[in-house]
Amino acid sequence: MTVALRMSNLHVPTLKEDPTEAEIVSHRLLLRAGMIRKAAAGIYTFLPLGWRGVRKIEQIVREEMDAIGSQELLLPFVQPAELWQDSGRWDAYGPELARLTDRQGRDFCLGPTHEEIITTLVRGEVRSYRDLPLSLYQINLKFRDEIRPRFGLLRGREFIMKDAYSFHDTQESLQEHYDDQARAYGRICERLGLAFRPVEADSGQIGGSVTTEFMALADTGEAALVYCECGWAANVEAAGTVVRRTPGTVDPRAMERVHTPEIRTIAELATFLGVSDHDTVKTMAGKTPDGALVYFCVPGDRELNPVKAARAVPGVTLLEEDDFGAYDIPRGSLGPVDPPEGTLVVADMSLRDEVAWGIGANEADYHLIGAMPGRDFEVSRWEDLLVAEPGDGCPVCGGELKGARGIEVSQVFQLGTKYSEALDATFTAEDGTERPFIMGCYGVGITRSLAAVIEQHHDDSGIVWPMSVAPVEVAVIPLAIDDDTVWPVAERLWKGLVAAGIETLIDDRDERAGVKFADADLIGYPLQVVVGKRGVSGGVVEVKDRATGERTEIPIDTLVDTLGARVESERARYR
RNA sequence: CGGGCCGUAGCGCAGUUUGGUAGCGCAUCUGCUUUGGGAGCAGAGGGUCGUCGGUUCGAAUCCGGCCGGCCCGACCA
Repeated sequence: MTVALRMSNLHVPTLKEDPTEAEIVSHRLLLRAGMIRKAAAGIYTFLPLGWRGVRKIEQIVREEMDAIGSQELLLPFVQPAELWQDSGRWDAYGPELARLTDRQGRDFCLGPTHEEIITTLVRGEVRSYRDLPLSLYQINLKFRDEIRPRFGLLRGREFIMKDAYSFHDTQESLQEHYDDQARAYGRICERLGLAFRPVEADSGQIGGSVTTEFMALADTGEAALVYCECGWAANVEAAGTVVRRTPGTVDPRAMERVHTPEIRTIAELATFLGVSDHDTVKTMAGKTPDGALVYFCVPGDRELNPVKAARAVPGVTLLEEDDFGAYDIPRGSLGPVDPPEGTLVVADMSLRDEVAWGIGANEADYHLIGAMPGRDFEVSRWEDLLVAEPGDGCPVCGGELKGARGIEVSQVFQLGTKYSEALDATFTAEDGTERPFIMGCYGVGITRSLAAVIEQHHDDSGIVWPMSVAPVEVAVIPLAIDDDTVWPVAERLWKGLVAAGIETLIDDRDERAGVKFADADLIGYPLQVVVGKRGVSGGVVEVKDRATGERTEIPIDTLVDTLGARVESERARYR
């Protein structure tokens, strides 16, 4: 049943002025267009129009999940602590996991993700390989007690997510469904009207090895990515990305000790020595879980990727401010020559061809220049340690990488047996052996996607919804509601459009034309039908296309048919 | 958790330096006028000045504790 909406009955509190708390465009417009209101930091109420948008996205995601044979269910939002203790994540997740205690004193948490609960469910219900593969999904609230919520819906604490989990008896079966999910995610982005890029990523807290993120491209996006003409792309922090870099100094020289008073940063050092950052080497100190020092050497103009560091030396964390005193090492003058006894020196592979390093002397106010690996010091291990950057070489074709920013709207993971083993979820295989399920998980940030759509589709006046996500497809705007030539025409067109299966709103408020136009543009109905005295007397109404701003006069008699066809063709673009 | 800053009407803000009857714009309500791009005039309502305590004859204003929020960082989807 298509809805017939009256603006006078809708709770859409639009704001003329920008709320100060909103830094980015999607947050600002969602507030101004009366779609969301903040309840607490990172926690939002969805008002009627905003909720309609959310449901549009949910529906698209549902259709794509159903199409690949995943089945919808609903998992609990409040989850017992025991499951999380069994998987080890009760402790590992940290303060981001919101915990609570019930009146009996039992511990629970608010679900930040649902691997534990679904694995436990399937463990109890699925015994045989004959029942596999199995793919289940839900659309549910999630809660992650973010350190710093910001950017409205892009980085909330409470948010809506579609998450799917799949169970398999073989890696091949997992790969097949993973590919299906990834293809579905591409279609979801397309149907949401998002310019996007799938990128190689890191699996973070969720775990697993094979993973792809789907990035909606936006300058305001929190993630930086690199991509190549050949189609390869990655999150710059992805651990699997081995980039190629142009080496610095390749001519050997004698090592020399230089007095460098008050020099603490690479920028200061390079200026002092009269060279570029590129020709210096930065040493970052870390410690292993048992307290051993690790020195990571990277080119002076590059960032150490902590994910790669932790992969190269399992469990390593970079030193905090206070640690430097504890280890008695001079911050700002670290280097691989004569480090403290027992220090593991790990250097980035791209430094292998550099033979004259400008580095710290492990003594405050002194640096070394011309230090040569193998002659003046030894590197214990050469590893890939860098955050990727535009200009690096593509790992696939060698071409030059370009940079972009993106909003991560969805991610697919191959989990393997991490959770099924931890939670002892097994099935009986064809050969009679008990084996842990091989799992995958697949998430789409629903509310985040709503914000991402707005980041990509807006102008100075407001939101420019793609037809597929628009909370309302068409608005009929009578410029005089008490005029007995204008109002009857507007009402007739409104009812006719609704009867034709188009979601149509009539702005029946007793407001001035300017107010209605401004609200219509702000809210962003894809098509607006303006019914005014002038046009009606000539037998026409005006149709405004929100995206192009183009206005067309259309005879009243044919409006429903003409507009119906336009709506249908717009809908078809996103199917 | 570190650094910067802010809590005054539904929203955006002034007033705090120098203590002395709580203000402005928008929004809301009433009336008249206006009516194709956020109207005009006249009038009205709306405040424990985040909160608790201290100083003082007197506190939005000075001092302290607490709570909440924003921005930058570390972290993260």
